Amino acid sequence: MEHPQSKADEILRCARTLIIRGGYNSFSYADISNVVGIRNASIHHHFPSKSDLVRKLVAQYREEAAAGLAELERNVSDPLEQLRAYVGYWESCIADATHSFCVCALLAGEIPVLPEAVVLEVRAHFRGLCDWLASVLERGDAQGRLTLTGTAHANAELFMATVHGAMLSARAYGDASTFGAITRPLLNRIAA
Amino acid sequence: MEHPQSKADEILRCARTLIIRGGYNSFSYADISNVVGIRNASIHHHFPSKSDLVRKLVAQYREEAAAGLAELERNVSDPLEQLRAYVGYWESCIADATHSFCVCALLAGEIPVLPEAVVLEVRAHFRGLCDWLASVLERGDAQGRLTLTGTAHANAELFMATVHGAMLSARAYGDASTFGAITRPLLNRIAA
DNA sequence: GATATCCTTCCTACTAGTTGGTAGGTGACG
DNA sequence: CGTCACCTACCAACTAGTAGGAAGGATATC
Repeated sequence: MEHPQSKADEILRCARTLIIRGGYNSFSYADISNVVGIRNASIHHHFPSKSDLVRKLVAQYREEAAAGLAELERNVSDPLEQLRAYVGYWESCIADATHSFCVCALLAGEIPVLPEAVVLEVRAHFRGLCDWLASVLERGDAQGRLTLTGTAHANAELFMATVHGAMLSARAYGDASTFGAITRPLLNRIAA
Repeated sequence: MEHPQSKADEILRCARTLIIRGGYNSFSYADISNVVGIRNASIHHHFPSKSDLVRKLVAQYREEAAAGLAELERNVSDPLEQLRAYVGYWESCIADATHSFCVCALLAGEIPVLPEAVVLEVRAHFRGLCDWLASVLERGDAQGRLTLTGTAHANAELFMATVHGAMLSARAYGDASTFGAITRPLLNRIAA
């Protein structure tokens, strides 16, 4: 039970990589068992239903995201640089096929067909990310490092939407550099 | 054969509504035959494979989009008002469950699991839309109606990404007004 | 004008493969 | 001895897709 990487965690990781490719309905238990050395039925031992699996997957993703942002806060103090680091993180992810999209951004598009429990997690991620962005923008504005038009919250929503849209465009064009081409002007625009 | 609304067209319409809910893998031939009065197998007569069906669906969608933009150009002359009309169109769509998302924006997220033929259509839509936006922005800039930082093309990519991201956020929050809350500041920002 | 031929549209009936999920058992380990 | 992790062996429902036939209209032939 004290594996450094438990089987349940392996399943979660694998499912995350699979879900990033094409969403909730694009992968099956069989896909997971083909990658992780485990039988189809054994996955149900750890996650009774697909809904459970994906809910936990998103919950874990949110925890990691929160931890990542907390570390970012620790390592970088300047608000503008924090935003740059956040965007830079995603820029490096886009090039990597296994992490080339935000799990929640992808699932958000499929919300009408998602189990309610998953929807709640996705929504919570959007709120949490927006709140963090708003706090950074607010601080940057107070410090005179950024110039905002409108409320910090409104700017945060716009910032988040643009980042998610940039992921979509990068996928559509099949060109990772698109992400940077969109987000760089976005950052420059709010820089004082 | 000369039905005002042919069966093939009914199938395409139905598939579009279904695909808007959750993408390529979220609907089946059975879902279509439940809505349109036709047997599962008969759908294959009109569209041999699912890939064919969705490719044609996206092609038809693109034609309508092009026609819509052409009409917009005819009815509205001011570039800024054209952008407002474009965004306004989507704002009214978001509230309607059957058309609450851009088909191509949704499919873009699933590109790694999509048939190649569909990917090409989706990519072409992104290019076409971006080109149109760039031409409007260019003209607005030349007329002094808009103030751009950077090239018209870069601004167009940013604009398009934000609109798509706003659709995602509206779905994530389950709140149609989010779309307007994001796109209004976007428009105000480029207005001279 | 009747009839034969063809094409289109849609049907019933079917298939092989996949889907998420269940029942019940085995071995290891505390 | 019980619990946990995992197994084999299932399952019903669903997936896209096929085979072959029936009905109807258009067209060509006599």
